[in-house]
Amino acid sequence: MTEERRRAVLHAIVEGYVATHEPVGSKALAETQALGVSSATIRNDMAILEEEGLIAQPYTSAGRIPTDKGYRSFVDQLAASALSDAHRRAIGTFLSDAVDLNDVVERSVRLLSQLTRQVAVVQYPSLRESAVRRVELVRMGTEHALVVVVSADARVEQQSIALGEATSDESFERAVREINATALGLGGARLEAALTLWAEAPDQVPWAGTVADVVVAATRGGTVERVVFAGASNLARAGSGLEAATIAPVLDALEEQVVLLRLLHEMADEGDDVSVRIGAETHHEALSRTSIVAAAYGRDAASLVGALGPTRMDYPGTMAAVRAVARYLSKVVEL
Amino acid sequence: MTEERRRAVLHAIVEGYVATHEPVGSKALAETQALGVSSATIRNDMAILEEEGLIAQPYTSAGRIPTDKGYRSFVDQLAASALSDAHRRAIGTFLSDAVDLNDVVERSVRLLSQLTRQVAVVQYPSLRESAVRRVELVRMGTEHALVVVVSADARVEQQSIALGEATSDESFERAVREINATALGLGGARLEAALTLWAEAPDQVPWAGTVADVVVAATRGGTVERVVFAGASNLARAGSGLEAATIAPVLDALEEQVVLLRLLHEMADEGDDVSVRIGAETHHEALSRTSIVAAAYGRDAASLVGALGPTRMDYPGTMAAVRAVARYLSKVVEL
DNA sequence: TCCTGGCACTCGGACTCGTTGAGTGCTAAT
DNA sequence: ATTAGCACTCAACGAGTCCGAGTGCCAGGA
Repeated sequence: MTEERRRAVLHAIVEGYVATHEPVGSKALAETQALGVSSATIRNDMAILEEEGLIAQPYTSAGRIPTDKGYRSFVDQLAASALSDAHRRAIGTFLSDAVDLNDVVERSVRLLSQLTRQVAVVQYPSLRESAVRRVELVRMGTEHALVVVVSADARVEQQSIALGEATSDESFERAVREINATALGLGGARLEAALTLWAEAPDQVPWAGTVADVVVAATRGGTVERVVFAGASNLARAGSGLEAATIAPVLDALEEQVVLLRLLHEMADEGDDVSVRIGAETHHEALSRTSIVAAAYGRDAASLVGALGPTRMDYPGTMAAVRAVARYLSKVVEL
Repeated sequence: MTEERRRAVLHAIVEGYVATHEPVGSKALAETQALGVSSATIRNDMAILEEEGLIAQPYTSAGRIPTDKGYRSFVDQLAASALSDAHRRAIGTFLSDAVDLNDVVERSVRLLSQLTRQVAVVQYPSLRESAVRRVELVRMGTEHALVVVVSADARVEQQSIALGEATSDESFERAVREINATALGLGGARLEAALTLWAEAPDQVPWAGTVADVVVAATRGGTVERVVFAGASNLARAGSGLEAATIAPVLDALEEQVVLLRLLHEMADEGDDVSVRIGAETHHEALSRTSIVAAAYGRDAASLVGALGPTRMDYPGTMAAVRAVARYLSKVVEL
């Protein structure tokens, strides 16, 4: 079937180009690949693939390189491939002795960047909304106090607030008692309502509103989103295929966080096992020469882990590694 | 004086090369700089400077560029220059509304990378030993509790502990009262002694020792050292003068932390206002093409803030910016 | 003793130009 | 539908040439 062979030709071109970073020609394909046809036939196929916008020539009469669309087609037809045993073992040993969430994330991102030889990104698990277990107010000097909120899922958040005018010890104590009585066990909208009511009570301390805000903010889920990355050097390493001028904007985007977060969110919505954005599909000028492979982890699938590299990357390998790390992370995080 | 003019020639070469990234020749110097001598004289001076190892030619009969030693001489003779007003104002507005330590560090590193157009690094302030302001125990289920320690410098540390066998509410409450009475205002060895005594009291709850350990650990100073960086893209940006191959190892070193930390420690020991390492002086292959300008901040001068860039960097400007940010950080951190 | 003008020399960068070879598109034959 | 053949294109490469910025050195002047 001719249609099928064309796919094979595309695959061969993608793999060849990824391996060598050089345009691949019809003759080379005819020789190295066992397609059973001559170079002339391959040339014809190539002409068609080019018409379809899947491959392109850097200049007249050079070999062909895949376009973003070509990579896309390649990726879409990719069967889930397994990670090598060695890698699988690496994940186990590397992540097994992590002590806390920070450590898990830190190790994961390092590991993934090594497995893929790309820049790895891990979005911190977005915290779920929780209820108040305890609110503490600790005076720090006469004009400041520290609000410490312990939520039901054992998270502790603190923030320093200004008391404004001097507050007597009695009203301070009273405020602490009251806020605990009011907020205990509540979360979300009910917490907010109860605290608003409390803060607006007559004869209330002037900083009640501030405290209420802090408590609400502390129990609200995933407000601070953060993504950490590792392996930035892989972008610059020889053979990445990106020139210095291309790298700077990518590094900026990584540090920006917000750009990356939006992109990851979009990808999470796709709901695939592993989702891939190729080149211009990222919708970001800075990332137009890079691709990103991401997978959700955790129960509610709101957090992502991924790898970012040049469009000319090893998609099957990267996808396998990302998938494996995401699975592992899910296990660890869902405890 | 001829000696003095030679210095001027060196300065002019450094400044010229920093500005243009191109070797500077005797003729150009004679014309642009008001040295009052001819190009031939400058050539003679250059020959001497080259003998002294302060400048070099990339190839026979090209202009001269400064060597590491040349930069060093230039830097050593640099008078402390002031930061521009605009920059000074930027520091104020940028850092003034930071809410906590994390925020301060985060903002500082961003700011410094923008001011210097280099990679900025900030070492987290190594925390001083502090006294206990408040200890809270929050029950999480029947068998676990959360120990929350608020120290005098407004730090909050928490850790979850297992209670072992069931503890009655009364003894739980009593433990909280006792530990606060015992520990309040103490730190260091005295705190440790007092808590040990308390934990070993007859009729004490079985987990008293665990709590004591947590409280002591929470008030002990700086065990984890960390350095954050920002502006990595400045390395890759056009005009940095570093090629892709040079950048990758630098990025690795930045992510390594340990390499950077050791270097910063060494620099802290020099005790200067602002200390500078140029090229090979960093004693790290990866950083041999870069310089780092660092200044200590905070009371005990154990934490550093710095900027890292190509050896061919604007030393006066960078030093001024680093100095200014360090001063500002000192003010904020020493509250 | 220090500076200067002059001069021969060097050598990378830029330019041209022909060669090479990988790669293409097209066409006619199978 | 495939293939062999052929004319064509064009980047890469190397050799040759020129240019000019920049040098080192020397002899003469302040």
